[in-house]
Amino acid sequence: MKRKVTLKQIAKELDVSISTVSKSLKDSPEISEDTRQKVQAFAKLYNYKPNNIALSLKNKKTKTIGIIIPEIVHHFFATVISGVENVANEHGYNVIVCLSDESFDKEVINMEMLANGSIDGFIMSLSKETQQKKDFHHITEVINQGMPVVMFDRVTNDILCDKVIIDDSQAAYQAVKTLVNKGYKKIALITTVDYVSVGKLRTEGYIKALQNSDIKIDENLILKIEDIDHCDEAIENLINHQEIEAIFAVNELFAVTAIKASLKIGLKVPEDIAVIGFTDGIISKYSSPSITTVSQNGIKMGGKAAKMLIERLEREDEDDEHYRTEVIETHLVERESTPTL
Amino acid sequence: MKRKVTLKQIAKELDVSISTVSKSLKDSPEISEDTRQKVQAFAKLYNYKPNNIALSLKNKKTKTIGIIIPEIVHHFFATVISGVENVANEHGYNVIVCLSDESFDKEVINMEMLANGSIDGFIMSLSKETQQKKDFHHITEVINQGMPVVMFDRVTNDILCDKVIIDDSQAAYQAVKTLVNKGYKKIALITTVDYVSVGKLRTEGYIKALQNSDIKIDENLILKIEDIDHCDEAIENLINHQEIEAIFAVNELFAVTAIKASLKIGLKVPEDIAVIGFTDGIISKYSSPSITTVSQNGIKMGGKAAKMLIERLEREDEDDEHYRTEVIETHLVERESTPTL
DNA sequence: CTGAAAGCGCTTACAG
DNA sequence: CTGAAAGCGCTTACAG
Repeated sequence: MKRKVTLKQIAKELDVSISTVSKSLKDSPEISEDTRQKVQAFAKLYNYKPNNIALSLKNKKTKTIGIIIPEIVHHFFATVISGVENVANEHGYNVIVCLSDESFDKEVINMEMLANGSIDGFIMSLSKETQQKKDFHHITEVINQGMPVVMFDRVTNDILCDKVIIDDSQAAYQAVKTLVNKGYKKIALITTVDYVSVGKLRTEGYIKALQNSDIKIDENLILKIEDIDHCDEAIENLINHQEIEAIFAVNELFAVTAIKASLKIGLKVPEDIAVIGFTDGIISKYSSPSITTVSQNGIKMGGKAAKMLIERLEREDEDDEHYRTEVIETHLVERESTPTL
Repeated sequence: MKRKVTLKQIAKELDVSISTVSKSLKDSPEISEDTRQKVQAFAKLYNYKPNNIALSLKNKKTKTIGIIIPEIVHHFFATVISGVENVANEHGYNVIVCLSDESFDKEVINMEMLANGSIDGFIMSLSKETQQKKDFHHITEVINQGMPVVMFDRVTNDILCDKVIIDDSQAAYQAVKTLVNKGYKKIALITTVDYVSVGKLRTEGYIKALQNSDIKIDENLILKIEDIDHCDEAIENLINHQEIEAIFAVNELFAVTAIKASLKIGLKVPEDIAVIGFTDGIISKYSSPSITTVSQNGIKMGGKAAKMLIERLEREDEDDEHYRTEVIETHLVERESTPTL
C-alpha cells in the first residue's frame, strides 16, 4: 500500500524546500532546469497528484457544482444531470447530486450542507413542497452569500437568478392546437395541482388553445392529480365517465396511464381516443402504442444550465446582477398515439 | 450581500483568539460559560457555519462518496444512486456522481479526478469498455492508496473489494424455468455480448435452465446484441425467422423491443409469444402489455453499497482485508407478458 | 536560483 | 480560562 505522496514528502526525499517542489511542478521559470527535471521525474515516479481539497481551500473555489433535484428516478431529471455532467466535466468541474425527494426540509438541509464551502454554485429545480410553501429563504440566503444559483424547469419569479426553462404554456398550447387541427373537440386535460409551476403553465396553455379555437372549457374534462402515485383510479374514472375524444397529459406518466386505462376499458388508441403527453422520455417511446409528446430536452437544459453557471463563476466582475432566462425550444414528437391526418 | 463569516472574523469582532472561538462553538469545557455564550450568540447572529473544505483538509476525510456509473439515464442506475443518496445522507455524507458513458478512458479520468482527495471512497459499476479491456489498473491503484471501493452489478473477480451483486445466473435460471413450467419449449434468448459480465451470467442461467429441463440448446434462438441502440432490426429478424414460443431478455430494453417487434409482425403477447425481461424498471411497468421481469432492486443495492462503504470508512482497523460480497435477492414480478397458468 | 513565511479555515495539544 | 503554535497540503509574494 503506497499512500498518496505530498509535496512535503517529495521535498524531504529530494532535500529541497516545499516551495521549490511546488514551483518545479508548475514549470516556474524561477527554477533551474536541473532541479525542475529532478523534481518532475520524482513526482512522476511516485505518481504525485495535487490534493484537491488543499487546492480548494487555497483558491477558494472547489470546481464542483451542486445540483439539487426533486427525484433522480424521473427520467427527465436524470437526463438533466447527464447534460450538466457533460458540460461540467468539459470544464474540469465535478458534480455533487442531492435529492430533495420533493420535500422542503430536505431541500433546505441539502442546500445548507453544500453551501458550506463544498461547491462553487448551484443548479436546481424546486421541490413540490417548496413550490407549495413559496418559502425560498434558503435560496435567497445562498445567493446573498455570493454563491450563484441557476434554476431550471420548476423555477419561481420570486428569486432573481439565471434560469433555464421551456415555454410550458406555449408548448402546451401547440400540442392542444395540434389535436384541435386533427378535428378533436372533446379534449380532456390531465394535469397536476396548480402549485406545481410547470403544471399550472401547461394548464394555461391548454385553456388558451381551446378558447382560441372557440371550444368551450368543460371543467369535467379537467383532472388535477394530487398524488401522482395513485393517479390510476382518477384517470380511469375520467375516461369511463366522460365522453372524450382526445387527452392532453402534462407528463408522460399521466399519458401512459391514460393509455393503459383506455385499453383496459376496451377503447383503442388512437382510433377511439388520442393521447398527447409531455416530456419526451423512455416511457413515451416504448409504450404500445408509442406516445406523441412535447419533447423537453433535458440534456440540453442541463447543459445550458451548467454553461450559464460556469460562465458566471469564471467571469471577472463577480457581482453582475444581470440575470438571464434561457428558453429551450420544444417540439412535438409525433408517434402512434395520435393519428396521422 | 453578507459573505460567509469565519472564525477569524468572529475572533476579531469579539476580541478573543481564534482558538477560543473554535472551542466555544464546540462547547469545550475549557471555556468559561460567559465567553461561550457570547461567542455562540454572535455566531448564531451571523449564521456561522464551519467551512467544509477546511474541515476536510484538517480531518483528512471529506464525508463525500464518489459514485461512478456507466449511464444515469438507465433507470436501474438512477435507482442505485437514489439508494446510495438515502443512506449517505443519513450518515452525513454527500454524493459526487460521475458518468463513464461506457468509456474506459472516462472511467479512468473520473476516478483519478476524484481520487485526489475529493472523496473518501468509491461506489462503482464497470463500463462496458472496461469489462471488455479487462484493464482495472485504475481501480487497483485507488485501492492501493488506501481508498475503499465498493463495486456493484457489473463487477469483476480480478479486483478484491466489497461487492454488491445479485445472483444473475440463478435469477435467469429461475425466469427460464418459469417459462418451461408454463409449458414453453422454444424459448429464445436476447442477451448482450459476452464481455458484459451480467449478460454473460444471465446467459449461463438460461442455458442451465434449458439443459436441466432436457431442452436442446438451439443456437439460432440465441441473439447476442452488440449495439444496444440498434437492437430493433436484429430482434425483429429473430422473431420473424424463428419459431419462438417465449423470449427471455436480459434487460428490459430488449424485452420491450421484442414485444413491439412481435406486435408489429402481428403476433399477440402473451398469447402467441410470452416475454420475460430483467431489471424491473419503469418500462416494464408501463409497457402494454406490461412485462414480467426479474426485479433487481436498485434502491436496495445502492443502499447496501453505501452502507458497506461507510462502515469500512468508519471502522477502526483501517486495513481490514476481509472483503464481503453481498448478494441481493431477486424475485420474479409477474405481469401481462406471461400468461397465468 | 532557492527557501522561509504567510495564508486559505479549521482543530487541538500545550503553555501560561 | 485563554491563546500561541503547529499542522492539514497547497501557493506565491518576497528575501537572500
